[in-house]
Amino acid sequence: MKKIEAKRTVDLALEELRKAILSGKFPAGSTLPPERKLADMLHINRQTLRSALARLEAEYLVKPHHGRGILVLDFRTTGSIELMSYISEKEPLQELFGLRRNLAAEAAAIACEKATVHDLNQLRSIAQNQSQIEDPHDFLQGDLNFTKAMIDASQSLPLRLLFNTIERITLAQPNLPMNALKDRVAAVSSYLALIALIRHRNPILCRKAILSHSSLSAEENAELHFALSKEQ
Amino acid sequence: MKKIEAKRTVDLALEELRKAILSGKFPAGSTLPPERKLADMLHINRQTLRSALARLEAEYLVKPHHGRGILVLDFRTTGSIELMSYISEKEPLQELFGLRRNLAAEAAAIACEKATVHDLNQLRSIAQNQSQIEDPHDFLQGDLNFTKAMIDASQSLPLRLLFNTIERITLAQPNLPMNALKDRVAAVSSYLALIALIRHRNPILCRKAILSHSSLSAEENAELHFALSKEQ
DNA sequence: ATAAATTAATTGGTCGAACCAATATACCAA
DNA sequence: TTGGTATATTGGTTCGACCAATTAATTTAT
Repeated sequence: MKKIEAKRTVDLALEELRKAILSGKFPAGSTLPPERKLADMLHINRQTLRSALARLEAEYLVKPHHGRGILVLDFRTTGSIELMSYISEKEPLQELFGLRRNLAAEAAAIACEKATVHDLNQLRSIAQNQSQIEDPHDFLQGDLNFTKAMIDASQSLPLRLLFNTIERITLAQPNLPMNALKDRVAAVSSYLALIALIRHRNPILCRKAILSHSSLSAEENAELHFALSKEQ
Repeated sequence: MKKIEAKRTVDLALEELRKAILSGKFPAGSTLPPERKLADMLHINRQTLRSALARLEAEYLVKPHHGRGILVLDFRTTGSIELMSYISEKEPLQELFGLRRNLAAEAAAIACEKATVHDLNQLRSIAQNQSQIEDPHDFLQGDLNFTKAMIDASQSLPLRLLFNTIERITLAQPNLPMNALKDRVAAVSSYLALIALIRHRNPILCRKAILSHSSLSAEENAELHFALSKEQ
């Protein structure tokens, strides 16, 4: 059972304002109502409103101008990727998950150079866990953890930070795609394949295995099975 | 000449706090000094401090707990990709630019399906501009604009938002790598090659041309030159 | 009558103080 | 030792005032 925490009024105001901006109720290029008036409209104090506005500014949704007003920005041209947390349309989400795959491929490729024994054991541990999980949400989290472990093995700060963001976005979705558990056998075997490929330091096949834009050639397939045969 | 704008005290406080956290002066897992004390330390009002704290919270650097204090988070495990704006070490930046290439490749591939005549003209216009620019910084901006135009052609919101962030990070760097202008001829011809490949709707070659993990085969090279020959 | 200067009104930025609410600590009693 | 109670600490919210940048309105000088 997830603990329900009472939200602060600043969070409620933040959500309402963000929703109004993303929906176009406050159109890009216009200015928000003056702070004093907006605070009255939301029935909150001006200082509390200003805390919410500070966060909207951090998300590049608004830009205040002293004496002139608070400009509503066009989130499509200035917004940060974190905004995807508040977007639940099918197509953008699929494109985002495509990005996540790219991220994993990049991480796996770099991990081929840098992965230590400890990193590999971590990956094996997660893969084994995944083979026993029944709850779909736990399986999704395990899948995220596997990618996270590959990124940690790559020791790349940008990859890790971007993954943090994408993980947040994923978990913020109200209707998560839980189809991964159905193909659990395939998923787990692909984990093992990746571990083997990283251990054999083969970044090119790592990328292909994750992206699979083109299926593997007979030669590549043989190489993969050779690597796999070394894993017990 | 870039206009220098006087910063708000909230921005100064924000920068100081962020720097202190990223440098480990406020270690992850510890709590910040109480708001009242911290405000005194920074010689600012508590409300102004709280606006800065609201932004730090949006960046996932701190998490306040009512009655307990403000927890300093481990930015490596929770931070957002936007944090890269404040990191200037060589290796992470190179990895980030690698990500930017991946992003461009993904955009080009999707653009192959969706690009309109207008999109292609936009790309051609930017490519031609680039061939005449002398200032290195303008050339970098033009290069960013070319990628941006490909992303717009892909009509992908996540790609666009992520690009917004990466562009901000790039332009926030104090010592930008300005080596692109030296290979301008090569850069411009690669623009033209991409335009041709998008026009011929060849996503696979688009990816290869941008990523160039493996050089093109003789067959692929012929295909590319055929596509190029159709552009005047 | 027009243009420049001045004044007033609007609006974001900062400040100070007070009080509420959640948590942690110290203390006391059973 | 345990359990509860009072107290202190700390973040959350509110009110009111004033500062500072900008714009609009008014006045003044030419």
